[in-house]
Amino acid sequence: MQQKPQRTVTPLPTVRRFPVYLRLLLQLKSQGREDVSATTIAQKLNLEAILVRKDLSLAGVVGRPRIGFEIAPLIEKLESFLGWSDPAKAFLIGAGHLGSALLQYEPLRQQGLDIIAAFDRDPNLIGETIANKPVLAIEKLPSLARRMHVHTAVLTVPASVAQEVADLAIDGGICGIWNFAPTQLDIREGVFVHHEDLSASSAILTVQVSKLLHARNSSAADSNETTEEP
Amino acid sequence: MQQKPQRTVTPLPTVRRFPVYLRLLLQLKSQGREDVSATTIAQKLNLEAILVRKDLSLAGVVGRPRIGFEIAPLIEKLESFLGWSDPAKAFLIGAGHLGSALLQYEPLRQQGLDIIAAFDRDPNLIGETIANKPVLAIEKLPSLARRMHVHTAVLTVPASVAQEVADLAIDGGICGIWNFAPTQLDIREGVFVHHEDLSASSAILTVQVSKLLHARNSSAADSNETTEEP
DNA sequence: CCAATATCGATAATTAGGTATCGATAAAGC
DNA sequence: GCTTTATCGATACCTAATTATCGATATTGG
Repeated sequence: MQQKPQRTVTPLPTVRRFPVYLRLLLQLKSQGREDVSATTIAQKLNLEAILVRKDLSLAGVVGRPRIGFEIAPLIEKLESFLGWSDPAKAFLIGAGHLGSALLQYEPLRQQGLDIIAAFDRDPNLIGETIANKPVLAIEKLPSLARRMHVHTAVLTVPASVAQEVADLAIDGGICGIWNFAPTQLDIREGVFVHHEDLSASSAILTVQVSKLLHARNSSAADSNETTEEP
Repeated sequence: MQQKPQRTVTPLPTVRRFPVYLRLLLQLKSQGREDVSATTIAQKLNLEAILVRKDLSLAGVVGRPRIGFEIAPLIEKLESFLGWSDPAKAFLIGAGHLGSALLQYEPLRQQGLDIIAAFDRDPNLIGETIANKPVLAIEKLPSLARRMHVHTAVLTVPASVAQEVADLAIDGGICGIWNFAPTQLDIREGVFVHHEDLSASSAILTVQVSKLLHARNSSAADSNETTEEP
């Protein structure tokens, strides 16, 4: 075990919550509010106030007692922490259904990820543009990635080719992969993979739903709240 | 004060890993293997062996020393735990780019979620079918959900209408919402929301990538990994 | 058949993340 | 101007999750 990015001063769960705070803050700002307390944020987001306070302190902002935090600087602080003020350029690989949906999903650019081109191996797609972004031949990826200093790739290819394509991207110097393919990638040191695991999500969903249904069925007994549906 | 499903005997991180195990196990099985050790699983998935063993024991399987676990029963156990052998019926709301991508994403059914219909309010879409699934008028959702005993909804609508549509779904008895809309939902007790937060994912990705790049710059002289160290 | 060994599984220790407590502070109201 | 009150922020505490330890066990190889 050599240098693993151990410098995570900020816990990942906190990083995950930052965009949630940001969304809320932007909304509040657009409503004309100028400051907000951790308590209020917590209420709106179903979190504990103390957790919000701790997170915000990790972002390096200070609040004022009785008032809370100034929204504008807070937004700025969070955006710069996340690097959203200067979105990272990214390539998308696999311009299928999911891929083109992501290409057309504008908010991503405001959220730190600027997909500037797509790659595919389907000759019918190559040369087209989707959401004003060109679809290029997959073979061109490594050289282009180097030339344009792109270090992030979004992988929306079938599982069967995911590994091969990921290797190609890494050859081009890609060191961050957002993997939507339902497969485990075998990756070497120095490359980070975030697996967007729909199956894990659906697992959580179904497990929780069946728990809720079970509770609902065996309910009436220990329903701790006023029941709504007869 | 919030929804805290404390009856979770199985930790959620474990539940999240189950599908990952399952994917690997299916792959191994297709290669003709009959058993596998926790050690091997851990290696392939970049996890600690002991963690795998603990997870599997929570799934209720027993292994044999020196051999490991029989793959077939393990698959069965995990699938039944996750409810994947009997997929939950679900409605999808919002047949836009992302929505139709999900409708066409076949693996979901094997992963416990069977989307049987879509809903939208666009008259041009209503009446069409996407991936053999009908697109219906959103107004029909509540009554249909009740009649067909659908308790799960996939939300792929713009943020601006997400709350309103979620309320409608809940009126229909929906108690599990997979929310792809980039907004916080205000939900009452007894309803579970899993927020598929692309912005949180992209946050993690960009933060990790910039960390990697920073490490890369401050360490190596030049870019290429093809240069062999003496 | 016996020794060597890889693995399991129970218990214990550790770590990370989240929560509670409480004094300090500054705005609002009297 | 003084009291009240909501909130911050530092410290301490707690819980959940992961990792370590170690004896037990069964298969493999000699």
